[in-house]
Amino acid sequence: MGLREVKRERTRRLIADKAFELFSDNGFGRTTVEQIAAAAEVGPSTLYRYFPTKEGLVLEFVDDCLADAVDWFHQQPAMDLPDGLRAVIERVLEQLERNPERIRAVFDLAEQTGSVSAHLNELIWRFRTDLADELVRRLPTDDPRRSEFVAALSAGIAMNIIETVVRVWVDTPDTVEAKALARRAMRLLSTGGVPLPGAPDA
Amino acid sequence: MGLREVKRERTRRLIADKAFELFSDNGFGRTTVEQIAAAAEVGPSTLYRYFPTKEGLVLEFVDDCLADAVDWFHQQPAMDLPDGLRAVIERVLEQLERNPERIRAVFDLAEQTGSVSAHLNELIWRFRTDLADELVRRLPTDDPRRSEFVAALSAGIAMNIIETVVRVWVDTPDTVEAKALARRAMRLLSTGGVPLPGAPDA
DNA sequence: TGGGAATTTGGTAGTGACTACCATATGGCT
DNA sequence: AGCCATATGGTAGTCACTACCAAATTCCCA
Repeated sequence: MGLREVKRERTRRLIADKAFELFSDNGFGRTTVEQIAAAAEVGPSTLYRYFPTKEGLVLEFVDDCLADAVDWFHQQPAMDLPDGLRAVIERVLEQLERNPERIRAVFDLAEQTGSVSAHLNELIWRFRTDLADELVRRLPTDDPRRSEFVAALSAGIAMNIIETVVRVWVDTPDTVEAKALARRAMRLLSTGGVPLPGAPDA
Repeated sequence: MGLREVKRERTRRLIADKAFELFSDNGFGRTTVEQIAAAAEVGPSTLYRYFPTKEGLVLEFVDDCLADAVDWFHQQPAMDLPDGLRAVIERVLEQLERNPERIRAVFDLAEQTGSVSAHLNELIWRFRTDLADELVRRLPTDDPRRSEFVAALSAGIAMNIIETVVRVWVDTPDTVEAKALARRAMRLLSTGGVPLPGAPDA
């Protein structure tokens, strides 16, 4: 790896770190990109070459975690769907748990700022569709409509567990661990502890 | 109701309709709020008094549908959770089905434009939390942590069904009806047609 | 090692969403 | 008619973000 890429990574990190610093000091809305650029000692146009939007500064880590999990799942060997879902869920949580303070900071910012929350939800939604695409490959192809439907619902369930667990986890003074919570959620679902909506005639 | 409120509603509708017209003609990104204001024959500052953001113009109807459903559910008599979830799901779909073309237009715009998609996801997420708040009231209070957890997961499942059904529905040349799809989804979930993630030791 | 090619950078100028504010106009009521 | 509350339009400004260009930096190979 050349000097170029090293420098690139360094400035990238520097910008993101300075951004988090300023956001937590002054709030997202009261921090301008010019201030961030100045703090990282780069020009604003350089900042925009690294991050597409102001919100992107905040969400890069989450994005990386989710992208990694999809990638990882993509190259996992075949396994049946329940195990697959569990594996993806745990993979995402492992990735997120690599950096608990950052995750907490991200969710704090999302709670305070509408546009961050919106972008975060957008990210989550993209993960859901990516995961659904991955799941559909592991389902029978005889009835594609049905398989797509099942994949979408399954991806939604996985995402639901992840999101719920993470939100509880970030609100909890860090004694709980995310994977244990996730297992509790899975158990609640599979034993009827969480009631599923009743179909009227089935 | 006085003349004032009538006029208010009329201009509100006028603005939103003109906005949709321009969006579908020229695209969301290539339409400015000034153009919309001009088309509706109001000043830009008036437009912003009616709608908080450009995206709000697009999403008002969805927002109303979801808010109505939460409201409606709030004043429903007690019922057990599976029935409650089914009822909310069907209520939302009924509301959305009142105006299929608009829903289709909204999802088309969301697909093309990131910021619209983000705001839509934000809306959906708010509905999810509102619904969870409502559900927790109907759960036992002896273990509040557990009840909140169950409520969050349940709301997520309901939202998941709604979202999946609507996305299939808007992509389908309108022969299918949404509630039938939703019932299919419920049946798939309650009969194991959709595999739940397997808890490792339960 | 020197020099041209490719890439990265900072700066400028501009667009457009959105806000704060004020003067004017309009409907509601006595 | 005339007063009060509210609705409106306009102005001026901030800030995120884009397109573009000229200068600096890194890379690579003769």
